[in-house]
Amino acid sequence: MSHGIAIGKVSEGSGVKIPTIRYYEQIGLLPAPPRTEGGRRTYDHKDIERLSFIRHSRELGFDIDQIQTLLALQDRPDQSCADADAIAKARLAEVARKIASLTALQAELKRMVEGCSHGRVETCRVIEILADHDKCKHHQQAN
Amino acid sequence: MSHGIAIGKVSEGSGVKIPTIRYYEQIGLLPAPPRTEGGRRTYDHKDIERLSFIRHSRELGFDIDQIQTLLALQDRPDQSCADADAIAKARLAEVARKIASLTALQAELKRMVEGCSHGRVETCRVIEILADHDKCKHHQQAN
DNA sequence: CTTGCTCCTATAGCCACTGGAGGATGTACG
DNA sequence: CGTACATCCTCCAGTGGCTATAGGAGCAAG
Repeated sequence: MSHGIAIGKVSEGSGVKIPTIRYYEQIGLLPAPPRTEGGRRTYDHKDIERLSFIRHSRELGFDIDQIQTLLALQDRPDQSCADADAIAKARLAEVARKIASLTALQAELKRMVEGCSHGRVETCRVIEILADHDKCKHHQQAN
Repeated sequence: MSHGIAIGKVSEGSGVKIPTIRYYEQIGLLPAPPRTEGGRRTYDHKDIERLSFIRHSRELGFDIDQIQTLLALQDRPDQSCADADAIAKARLAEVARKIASLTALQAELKRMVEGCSHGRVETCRVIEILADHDKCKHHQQAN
């Protein structure tokens, strides 16, 4: 008879950790659910779906603001999906940039590691390259 | 006559922002420099080199702890560079993992965007895929 | 009724900075 | 010598997206 899923089950079902669920409620990403008399949160299946959506979006690297927009779009199925498309495209471009940046990084790290003579620091290419930026091509970000 | 480079010049010379230099001093990554009578920090060329080293290391994605170790190694040129090598190799592996993860992400985002019918949200593949994780392969991280 | 699990709030910490307020110092010029 | 202005100082708060801890309360099974 009891409808109302406890936060632990919701966490299991969605793959989002309990403190994270509460955090999402706090920042307004997830609506505050009704409570039991004792003050415990009671969710339903829609909430699990919403959290799964959020988790998957986070895994794809969308930030909270973008997820807010995506969730809002999901709730209005008769609207144009141009916004969702734009957000996904922006993220795709971002990912492509990051891959390019990391690939350049990888090349530099490889040169460092392969050039290491495994001797003393004095002749170590790792330290050398770190010390002198001119010994490598310029690049932007890491991560 | 005045030796002692002001923080602004050091910032220019190293490419590290002024507040970041002070932050590095605070966390012990950069030694606290002598001060003028008025209390201003006075640096020398070694400091600029050290900060360039730090900046370059950060660009390569090493964290502060790793940079501490790398800096310590740089100061002792007669030691084995095995530690530096290990740190660089670890970072290289990390970067490779991240590239793989991002490439998987890219594929999923591409499928999303390319599948988008540019119609209404109802039939939007972007939203659909986000909502239903089973419609895509499993993966781990983002960024 | 008691054990033990789940849940609650509130607060602080993580990383590596970044920015602002509000004031002191150093310098170039008239 | 006075003043305008650039540069610097400290302290503190904020960023994003959580994660962890302390100290307690609720709830179901045995």
